[in-house]
Order: sequence, then structure tokens, then C-alpha cells
Amino acid sequence: MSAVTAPAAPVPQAPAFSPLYQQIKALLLKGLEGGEWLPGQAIPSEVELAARFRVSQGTVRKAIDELATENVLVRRQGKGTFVATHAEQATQFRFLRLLPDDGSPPALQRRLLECRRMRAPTEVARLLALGVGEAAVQVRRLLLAPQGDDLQPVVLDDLWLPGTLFKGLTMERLQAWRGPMYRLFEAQFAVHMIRAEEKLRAVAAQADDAALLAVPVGTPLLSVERLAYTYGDRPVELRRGLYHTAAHHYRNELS
Amino acid sequence: MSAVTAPAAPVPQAPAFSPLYQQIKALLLKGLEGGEWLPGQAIPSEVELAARFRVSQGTVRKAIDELATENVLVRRQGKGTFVATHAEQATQFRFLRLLPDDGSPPALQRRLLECRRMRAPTEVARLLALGVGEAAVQVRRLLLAPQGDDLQPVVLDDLWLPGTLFKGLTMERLQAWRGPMYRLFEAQFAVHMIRAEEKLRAVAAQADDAALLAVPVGTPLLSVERLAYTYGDRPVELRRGLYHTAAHHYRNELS
DNA sequence: ACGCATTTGTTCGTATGTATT
DNA sequence: TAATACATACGAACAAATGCG
Repeated sequence: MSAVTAPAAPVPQAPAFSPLYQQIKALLLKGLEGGEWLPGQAIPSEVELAARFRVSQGTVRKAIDELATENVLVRRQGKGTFVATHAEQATQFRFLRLLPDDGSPPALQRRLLECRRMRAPTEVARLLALGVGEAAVQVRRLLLAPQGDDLQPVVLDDLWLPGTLFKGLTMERLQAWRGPMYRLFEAQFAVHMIRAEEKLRAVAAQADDAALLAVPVGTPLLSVERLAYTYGDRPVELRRGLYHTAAHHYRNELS
Repeated sequence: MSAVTAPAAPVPQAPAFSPLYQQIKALLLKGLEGGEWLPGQAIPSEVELAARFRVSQGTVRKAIDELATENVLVRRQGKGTFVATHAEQATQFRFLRLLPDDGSPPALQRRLLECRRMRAPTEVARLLALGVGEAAVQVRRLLLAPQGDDLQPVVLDDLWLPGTLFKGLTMERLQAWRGPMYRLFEAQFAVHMIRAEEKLRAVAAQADDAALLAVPVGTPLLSVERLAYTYGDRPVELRRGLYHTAAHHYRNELS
């Protein structure tokens, strides 16, 4: 009853087989990676997928269940199963963990500082798995929190993106965009972030960073280095944020 | 076919019913909370539970599935399903996210500084949901990383525990214990941590903290404030850690 | 070394409930 | 109301891992 042909050359030490639902899951991921279904769109119904893959509906369900818990897909009873997108409010704060200490909802404004193409520095190239001398796009921006009548800088973000994937990303296009940056990446560059790893440290503000964040040199800042991945565990964004945590904190849930 | 009686007075706005497997899940949690099965022990098999609750095995499975993804239970094929414990290496680092920058496995030594009973300070009492003037236990300790031939302090931890739950927790008992502290709490005080919330900030080292961590005053430190919960979402530990992140970092996974 | 019983893991099928359009 | 889609629940069978005799 195998709908999916077994791998041609099973690796001896690795598990030589995988459960049907894992194979289905892999096929769904391939479809997502190939752009068959785009963020926000519905994938075919469970019965339809079951028919296509020649497996039972329950097996498809189990594959989708896992993708749903990984936030790759979103199930909606009565409507269908949808490709996750960074457009929704819900998924909005999955990647931004900085919250105001007073419990108010996060409301940060953006201020774009820079966007330029360059050869990727060696460290950046290594982390993004780029060849030496390959192009990269660097973006710099501030996030500001309303503070009484004016705005207080809270986050200084430095991003590096693979130049080949983000051809045509300019200051103007970034400036014109209203909405989450990851949504822009989805809509205009077909790059969807599904996962990220972050390394957090406490550092002292350097002169230039201090000036931009409007804090004294030496102020303790939360350094957040993020490597974000798209389908197939391909790293597609390196981000270094400096968070001024005087009135904000980084929230994390352990379980 | 309802094995579990429906709630007597369904709240109008809230979902007036709950799926069978959710009811089973609640019953399992009640059993865990009541100490029917202790950390490390196996719970009854799926068929046995199905018979006890008068539901199908699949329904029990789904309840256990959720508890397993929440790390409350651990499934082991061929052996059974076990109550999660902080004794195992696997669950060891679920709550300690500090890793050496060089990628080596974490190997921290403990040095106990203090353990005393006191009236809970108001802020501590509030977070631990204690009454005013109720007893608390405060613990202070250092975590040190091997650095060449000697040890370098990396973490300064301050803990507060409800005095009523931790009657008899002394410096000597802490000192004598070999193994994770959360395991000691399980084994000797029947308090099992299943979840925690953390707030991270960058702060400057104060004089006393700086001395203990062997860093200059003003050194940026990562402040980690943790509130840990046991079954039934009861907060049972407040912890404030100061991490020296010169050669270590706090790792987080976003998905 | 072998087989057997136990337990979880996978897969199928079917029926019914609930939400949406 | 009807059609569609996901959600819940049941039952059955076999596979894989484990431990014991």
C-alpha cells in the first residue's frame, strides 16, 4: 500500500524507512518550498490530498498536524488548511519577543536608516552559506516606542540578506511598505521565514550605537543575533538587534 | 458514549462542552497533580486507561499526545508512558539555556552561597501568590564554568520558594545533593516544575554582584527573571539570574 | 539465541459532530 | 438548507521496540 516509492539507496545507519505520514509531510513541504501554495492560500482539503497521495485521510491528517504545530500550516475548522503567513496579527509577534514592562500591547514604529548592496563580509557569508564575494543586502533600522508625546528608540536592527534572493530590495521599497518586513519578503521576494535561532547577550553600547539609541556610551544593551531559516533549513537572514531594555523586556516561555 | 459527566453549569460564553480527549487529559493532569503517578514512573498503559475511563484507546492516545508535546509525559515505544522528570539528561537543559560560545557542551559547577528562611518580600509574595508575611526560602548560588585550570563564575542565581512547600530545605540538604536542583525539588518536596516564563534584560553589574561574578562594576549582565509553574499553573519558584555573557550566550529557538 | 507478551507507533476505515459559506 | 472542511471518536490490524523466560 506504499503510495510513495521507497528511497532508492537507503543509508545503512540512518533509519532505512520512514512512516508514511512523514513521507507525506515531506511531500507537502516540497510543495510549499516549490511555491505550489503561497502564504495565506489554502492547501487542498484532506480528502483531496489523501486521494492524490493514495493514503488514508488519517495519514494526511497526521502529517498536517505536525506542520500545524510547527506553525508552517494553520488549520481553520470549516474553512480549510492555510499556508502560514506573516501578514496576520497572530503570527506577528512570534518573532518579536520584546514587550513593554507595563504590560501594554507592543506598538513600535519603524525608522529606516540604510539599505545597501555589498559583498558579504566573511562572517556574514559563512552564516548565510554564501560563497566568498557573493552579494548581500544590508538593512539598518530603528524601532521606536511612543513615550509620552514623542518617540524613544528601543531597537537598533542590522540585517543581512542574500543578494541573489533579494534582487531589487531598495530603500524606497522598504520605505513604502506598510506592514511587517517578513510579510514584504513573502509578497515581493517569495522568501518565507519559518524558523529562527537566536543568541542573546548583554553588551555595552558603543559610541555609534549609543548615539542612534539615544543612550550614554556603555549602557547595557541586549544583543540579539538571529539566524532565520526558510523551507529546507536554508538560512536566509542574519539579523543583529540591540535592544534597550530600560522599559522593555524580552519574553520567553520554557516548557 | 460519554464516560465523563458534562460540567454541571456550563458557562454561557465559554465553550459549553469539551471534547472527550480534553476531559481525559484533565483527568490525567489531576492524577499527576494528586501524586498518583510520580516523576519517572510509568502511567498505566493506553488500553488500561481506555478501560478505566470507558473510552477508546485512540481517545486516550490523543490526550496523552498533547501531554507529551507539552513535556508533561514522555512516551517510550515498547516500554510505556512516563511522567517527565528533571532527572534525565534530555530534560536537563530544557530550563538552562546558557551555552558556551565555542559550542562545547555546557558543564557548569555549583557553588552554594546561602539558604535562609524569611518573610517573603512584597514583590516576591505577589509573584508567588503568597499572603502577606508568609514564609519564603531564599537560595543564592553561583554557577561556574571550567576555564583552563580553574573556575570562572558565570551565573549568579537568586531563588525564592514558598516556605510552606519547602519546609526543611536547608543549606546542608542543598549542599549534599548531587544532581539538578529541580530534581531535588521533585524527590524531596514533591514539587515538579513543568513550565516557566522568563523576562530578559541587559543590566549593569552592581558592586556586590560584580564581586561575586568577578567582573568590574558596570559590566553588562544578562538579567533573567523566571517564574516557574507546577501543575495547575501554580507559581512555585521565582528566580533571578545574572548571566555573564562574555563567553556564553542564551540560546532561543523561534518557530 | 529464540520466541512471546506487552506497549507504543502507524495505518486504515467509518461515522458523526461542528464551523463556515 | 445544503455542501464542504476540519474535529472528534470508535474500532481494527499490523509494525517496531522492549523485556522476560
